[in-house]
Amino acid sequence: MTSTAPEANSAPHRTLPTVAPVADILGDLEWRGLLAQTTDRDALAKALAEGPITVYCGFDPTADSLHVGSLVPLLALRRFQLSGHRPIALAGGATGFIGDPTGRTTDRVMASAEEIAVRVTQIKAQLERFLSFDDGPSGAIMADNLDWTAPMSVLEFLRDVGRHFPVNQMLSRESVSARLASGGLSFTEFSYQLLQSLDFVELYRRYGCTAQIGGNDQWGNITAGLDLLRRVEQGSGHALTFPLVTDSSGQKIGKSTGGGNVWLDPAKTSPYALYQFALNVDDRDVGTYLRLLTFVGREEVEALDAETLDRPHVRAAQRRLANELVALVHGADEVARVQAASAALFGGGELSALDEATLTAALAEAPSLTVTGSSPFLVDLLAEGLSLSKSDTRRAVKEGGAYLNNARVTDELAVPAEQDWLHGRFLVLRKGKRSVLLVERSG
RNA sequence: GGCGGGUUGCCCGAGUGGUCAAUGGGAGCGGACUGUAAAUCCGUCGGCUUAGCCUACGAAGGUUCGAACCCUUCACCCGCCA
Repeated sequence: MTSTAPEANSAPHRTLPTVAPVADILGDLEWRGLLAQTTDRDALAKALAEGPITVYCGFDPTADSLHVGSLVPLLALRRFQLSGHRPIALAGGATGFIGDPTGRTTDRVMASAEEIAVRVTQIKAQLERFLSFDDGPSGAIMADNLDWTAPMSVLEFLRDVGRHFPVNQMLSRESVSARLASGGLSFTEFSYQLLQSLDFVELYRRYGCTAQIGGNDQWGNITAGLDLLRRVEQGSGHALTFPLVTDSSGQKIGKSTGGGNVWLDPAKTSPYALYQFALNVDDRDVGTYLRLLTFVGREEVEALDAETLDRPHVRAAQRRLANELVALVHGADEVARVQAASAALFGGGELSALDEATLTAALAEAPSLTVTGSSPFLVDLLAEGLSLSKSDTRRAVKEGGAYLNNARVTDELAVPAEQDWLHGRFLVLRKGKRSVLLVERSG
């Protein structure tokens, strides 16, 4: 059994949201806009009402961290757990090795076995933070499909799994036909659905898992699993998918303005950056985000929706979203720090009014840079601190988008003057409206 | 294995010997307007020690005063035929 040692979870528990269980889980999911398709909704509702069921969702290690979009299925697992069911978080050590062709136009670049193993470890650690691994009937289970896939021989696989898959059905699946239409796919990727189906059967055998959830693009893979379950175990189960949500600009959920992913790993996306991301969510999307990415209840979300319509400039919904997300991902302690830093740097007022303690605290949250010795060019500080090219920062100055302590800098060769150093050691540099850089001078 | 088509900047996609750091669209970035929102308009959009230089049009060679464009080889993709 591959469940996780309970002592490893004491810290993660701290950040678990303490929200009241939802009586009608399906109704709640539906209201949140989380129901795209289910196999047999009535049967599922009945199973859920009759007692705890076991639900799984797979997470492939396509990167070394989960991102904000991954929270949709992950929190859904937690929602099931909160209403008394047992969640299984499956890390795709095997499936990630192969690469899901769904939604792809070309073969994935395959990562090495070592790379995948590292990613799986990191992703597992993130998954653990969102579920409760207690001993009760709804205690979560962590699994890795490499555990049952790696020991299996090719012959076993073909004989015990492959035998049950009619190729004509496999070909008709959306993920496959889309690829056939646009240049084809390799046998390896074609086989992906067999691996995922095997997972479902294996989790059924090991833990009595009878439901799989996932994005709507997983529908084909999930129902393939149900078919296999029926054939080899005469078992029946449920499939439940979420709509694939895109924001108002057509991007997948959780892409930052810059187009990059917003990661859960604080080393890749700092709590401050996550907070800023949420604060900047478009009015049209914020309601959706609150529903999908938080546990905020119906009444409050709807009140916030109304608030966004009435007094959009207050951005109450964005603030709530930002607080919830940071608390959920990085812990409640982090929220206050990030809020203080954001308030200081976006206060808009006179920066020299900021006290030293606030600036020192902000240093740890916002992008910052420490310099020693002589006064460097502002463009160089910006370039280094915000990881931009020098051309970029020169351009920013030329375009009037560079600021020192909230005052526009117009000279490419500008160097901070002695009186610019707040409290003798801080500079607040900014490129555009949102990219703030705190510079500290030491020595 | 044979024949044909293809591989261009973050993405899509023009260009077929010099005027190409490369048309156009999207994304991104900056400004104006705002609410750290959207829409709109304007500007910008490889890098650098920035009147210039360096790197770049799948990879490596070659022809030429000069190549993204011509030739050769290689890799990968697509189609047709075996």
